[in-house]
Amino acid sequence: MGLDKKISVAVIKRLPRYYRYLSDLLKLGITRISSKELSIRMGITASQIRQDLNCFGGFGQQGYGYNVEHLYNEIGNILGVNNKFSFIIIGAGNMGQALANYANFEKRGFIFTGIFDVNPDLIGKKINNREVMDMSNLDEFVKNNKIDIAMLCVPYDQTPIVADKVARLGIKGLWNFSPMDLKLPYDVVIENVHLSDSLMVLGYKLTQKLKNSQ
Amino acid sequence: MGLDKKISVAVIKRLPRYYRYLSDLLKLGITRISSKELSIRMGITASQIRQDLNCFGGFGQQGYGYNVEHLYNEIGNILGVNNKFSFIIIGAGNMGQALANYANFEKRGFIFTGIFDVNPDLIGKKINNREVMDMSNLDEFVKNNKIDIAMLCVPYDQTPIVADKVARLGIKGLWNFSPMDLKLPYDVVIENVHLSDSLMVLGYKLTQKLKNSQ
DNA sequence: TAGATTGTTAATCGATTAACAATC
DNA sequence: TAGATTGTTAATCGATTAACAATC
Repeated sequence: MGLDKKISVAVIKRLPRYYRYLSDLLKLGITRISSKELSIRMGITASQIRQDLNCFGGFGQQGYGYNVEHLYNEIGNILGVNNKFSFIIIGAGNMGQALANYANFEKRGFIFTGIFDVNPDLIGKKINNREVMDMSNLDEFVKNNKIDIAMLCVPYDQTPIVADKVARLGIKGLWNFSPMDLKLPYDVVIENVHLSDSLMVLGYKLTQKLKNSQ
Repeated sequence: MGLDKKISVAVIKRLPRYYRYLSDLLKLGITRISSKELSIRMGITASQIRQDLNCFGGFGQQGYGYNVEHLYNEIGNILGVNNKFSFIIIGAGNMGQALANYANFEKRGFIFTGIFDVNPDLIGKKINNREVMDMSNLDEFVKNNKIDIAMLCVPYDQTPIVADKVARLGIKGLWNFSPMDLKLPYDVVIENVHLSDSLMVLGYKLTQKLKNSQ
């Protein structure tokens, strides 16, 4: 219980990427791969791959490499794709609708369970086979259904209010799309998607590029 | 011309976050701030803030700290918010529409210039004051307008094809929303938003949380 | 068996933090 | 001036890479 050696967030963040590459290899019908070969495909060092994987266990075999399907399944287990985490979306605007329709999440074990809004024009609208519910029904819905994750796609000023509400209802995972760092006094896991931050990094790199080509 | 000492990507990625916090301070009417005070608000060390800022210049004053407005403007300049980069969106599905309507980008100096799709049901539809254009008009449009950035919101299998097309047209910045690492043989800046990677990291953390609370 | 490739320890590199002289 | 706080150098920490014995 919590005594495992601490695994750095840098390693964790690479896991989904390994998972994607292994999925591609599977689709290509490739059954085994060495850290060397994978390192070339991914553009990282073989050493890093072996170090990363050995944080979780010895999945390979000397002289052979890694069995693609086995490694794929193991990383899936580490990431919890079999946990079937259920999620609701708060805010049924374009972003909320986009997430509701994103089939990839289902494939990775995240189950779309409900979507909420305050806008009467949206309430009742069917999105990916589910009707948008009124926010006033959120409490009851969460009490009657096991909900693991809430995706927050509400306007900026509503975000802290909704985040607080959702955390009080006992939801343990928050996926935040507002350009704001959520801090909650609850035992909640928060993952931020700061789109404008990412775009500004692109802007910075473009600016550098322009400078250097002059 | 490219002779500046290399600034690490870790520093760059923190700049938009500084920019956000300084914007908040401005709105609160706070005119000066010390690295100490800012470090408390942001949950990082004062030392890191001073190191980061000094990659770009001495923006502070001993005994006083930093002038909020000045620092805000300086970081804005570094990030290139005054470059007024124009962008087009390829793919007018929910994600494309969400990005087209995201006012935050405009505020940060990114100008919404056009949106394209192949779906006849979407072509002609007005999104944030612009009609969705037919993909077959992309070449002409890009030739007649200075376009800096293309945001790719197309289906998985279309992504590499569209990315290649866009790069050939001379667009220098790509913002990719597909769960795929783009590699292009052109001199193009690519920034990825891998939503399912981010969600899987949340899934991992939730899984750990469940384990540790048992 | 010989060759290949892992798992793992040691070395290196880079990023973060601490310390403090400079100075507003 | 005295106190505060920067800019910057030095120390520490952690992450990446290299090396190689173990072994399939």
